[in-house]
Amino acid sequence: MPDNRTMVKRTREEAQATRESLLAAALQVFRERGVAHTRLVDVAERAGVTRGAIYWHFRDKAELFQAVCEHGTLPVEALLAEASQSIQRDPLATVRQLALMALIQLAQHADTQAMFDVIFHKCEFTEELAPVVAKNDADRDACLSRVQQLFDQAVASGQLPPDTDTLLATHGLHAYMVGLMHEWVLSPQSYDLAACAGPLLDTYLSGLATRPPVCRPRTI
Amino acid sequence: MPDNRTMVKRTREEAQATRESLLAAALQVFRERGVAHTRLVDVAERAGVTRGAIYWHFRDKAELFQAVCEHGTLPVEALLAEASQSIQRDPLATVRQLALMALIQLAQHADTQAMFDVIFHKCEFTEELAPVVAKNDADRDACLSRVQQLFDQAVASGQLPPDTDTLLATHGLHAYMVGLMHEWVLSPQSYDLAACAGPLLDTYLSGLATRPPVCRPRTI
DNA sequence: CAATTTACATTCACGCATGTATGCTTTTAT
DNA sequence: ATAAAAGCATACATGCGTGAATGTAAATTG
Repeated sequence: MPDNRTMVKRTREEAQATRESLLAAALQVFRERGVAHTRLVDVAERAGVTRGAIYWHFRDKAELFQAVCEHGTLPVEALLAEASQSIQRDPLATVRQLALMALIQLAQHADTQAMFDVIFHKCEFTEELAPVVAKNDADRDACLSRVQQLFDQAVASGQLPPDTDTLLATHGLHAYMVGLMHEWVLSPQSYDLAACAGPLLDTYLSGLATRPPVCRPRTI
Repeated sequence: MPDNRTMVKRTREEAQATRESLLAAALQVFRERGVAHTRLVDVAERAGVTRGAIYWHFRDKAELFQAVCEHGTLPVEALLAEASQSIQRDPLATVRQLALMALIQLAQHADTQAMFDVIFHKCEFTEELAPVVAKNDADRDACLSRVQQLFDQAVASGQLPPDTDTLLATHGLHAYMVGLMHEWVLSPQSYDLAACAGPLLDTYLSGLATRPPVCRPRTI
């Protein structure tokens, strides 16, 4: 068992392990104290090192936070690519599958729950976190435009009514997803997300089919 | 025109005006810099006073934030009481009216937008803001249980299917509302919330009527 | 096997935001 | 009118977190 105080230098793999444990420790401390109130010494101690290790692997707290975000985020692009190639003929089912996988991922992985808890409730999105915000916005816009494409296809194929405002429908679904995650991480015991995600999604999608949003409310 | 530097003491009404301007200034600076990164000197300067005025009216930053929240929040109880007494025979319409008023309020008042922007994106909910969190939770639970009562009435009166899981339906609607506000304040120009709030709500409520959430997915 | 680089630990100085103490002037109460 | 208190401004002390500088020993490299 190596002595961390005297035996300083580690091999490359050990250094990578140090980096990983720093990311995990940062996620925990961020969740407990909030990002802005987190002191780097707490992160270091949680990971069993000193601040020197943090300043070696990351420039400052902002870069550490950015690394935490990029490390733990669910692979949106992969999900999008996979879902869009799988069921080409049923765009609504594709959307459903996409959203369902995200919710299931959240329900089943503690790290994902911690990530979204930090992002939603333990973080201030200000100027110094601009790169993270920019990446989030880019991912969100890509996801939203892809979903809107799917909704357009659903309209074309008759799965959704012809007067559907697909932009509004997309914003609505996105809001629904964000709200479900936002609130569920606050009290995961309030209901079984993994079991209820499907029915919850079906309720909204059924609403899209029977009474789709149109900006000019139609006269019955 | 009184000199603020030499003439220190003000009348009671002037002191109240100072307090109000401090709340307004705090809301602005919170939105710009984030709550945790806000320096009290910035709030004071924005209000045209010094930190002494803040420490006279409030104990510390946490109490100032709490006052900002209680000052600007939409009167939930009043809305609930009003809506529950108005349309006793149409519980679904009552829920719709309740949610619609909240969205319209957000869409039309800049202060409300600032409040929710701070609450959702410029604030870390940690231990020191415990009283605010507690009050938020209490308000939310009260609102949720009231909405669930209305959904129960809707089931009893046949407006919703008999196998509706009203708890899930309530969580779903709440998530929808939270998500709509959470995302719309990020880019209010993305769509006209005041005009689209009704159709967006109707989509979800229609989904509730045609395919309500049930935790054990029913076998068609 | 030397030279260099890696991967941290340790130390230090600095700024900065906070909280408190105190002073000062005008209301307000009596 | 006089005492008391309200409503701030100013000054001060304090701690705390950061970032940079430096130290150091093991691990690579050639």
